[in-house]
Amino acid sequence: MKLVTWNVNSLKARLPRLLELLAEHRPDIVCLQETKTGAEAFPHDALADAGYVAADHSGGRWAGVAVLGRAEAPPTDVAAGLDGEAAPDECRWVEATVAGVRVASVYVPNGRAVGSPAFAAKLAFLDAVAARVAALAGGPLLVAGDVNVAPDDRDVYDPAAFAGSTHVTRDERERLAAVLDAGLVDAYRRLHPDEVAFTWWDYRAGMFHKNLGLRIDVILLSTELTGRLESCGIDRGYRKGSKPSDHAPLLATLT
DNA sequence: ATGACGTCTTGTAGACGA
Repeated sequence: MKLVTWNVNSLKARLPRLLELLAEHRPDIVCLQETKTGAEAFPHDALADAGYVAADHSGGRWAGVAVLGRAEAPPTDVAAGLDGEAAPDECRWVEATVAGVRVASVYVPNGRAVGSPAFAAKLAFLDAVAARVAALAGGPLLVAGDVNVAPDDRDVYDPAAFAGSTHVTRDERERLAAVLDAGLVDAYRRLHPDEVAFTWWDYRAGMFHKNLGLRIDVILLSTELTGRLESCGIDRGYRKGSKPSDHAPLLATLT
């Protein structure tokens, strides 16, 4: 079974690259973030032509998440939103069952400046994620997406320069750790304990070509699924070429 | 190097992203 998570930074702008990814990898489960589309404009037809069915939670201009399954194993039991969310209209969490796995696609708020109201909202959102994961614990669970937190200094291109800034603070890391403590494993880290690898690079200043980025996109697996984990990697090819997202897709395979 | 990019909008400049 193949899993993909990708912050596409606009599904409209990225549709050709997404179709390219679906054709190349033929994943069984896809989690998308920052679809930036209204529900009425979600490209269900183009995805159907590619053999996929989407459960989307679409809010228009900002954010937006979706879970995709293949036409022969489409998402079922769709649930949009998260109990305890301060701003449910932001469309940052959607769940569905695909091929027997409960799947959640998540886009954690950016948080803007440390100490700002948006930062407090980010911490509260992470608390709500941890509570939901605890409620779902016990079954096969996949939570994947853009958590907007670099879990560790290994996940930051210049930890000294980032010290104290958003995405790396103790407050954010403790809350992400609490999500994992609720019953999930960071698939990339499990298989690559010492690797420095990134999933996001700023569009500006040639950051990608200098490989100066952050690892802020994750595939989190319940215990049972972790036992089936075969591989996990970042497909940097989708950060190159024509109209790339600023995030690269993260892929995993399970037995 | 002060900025550097890309996406969206009852748009054409400003907000947002991380």
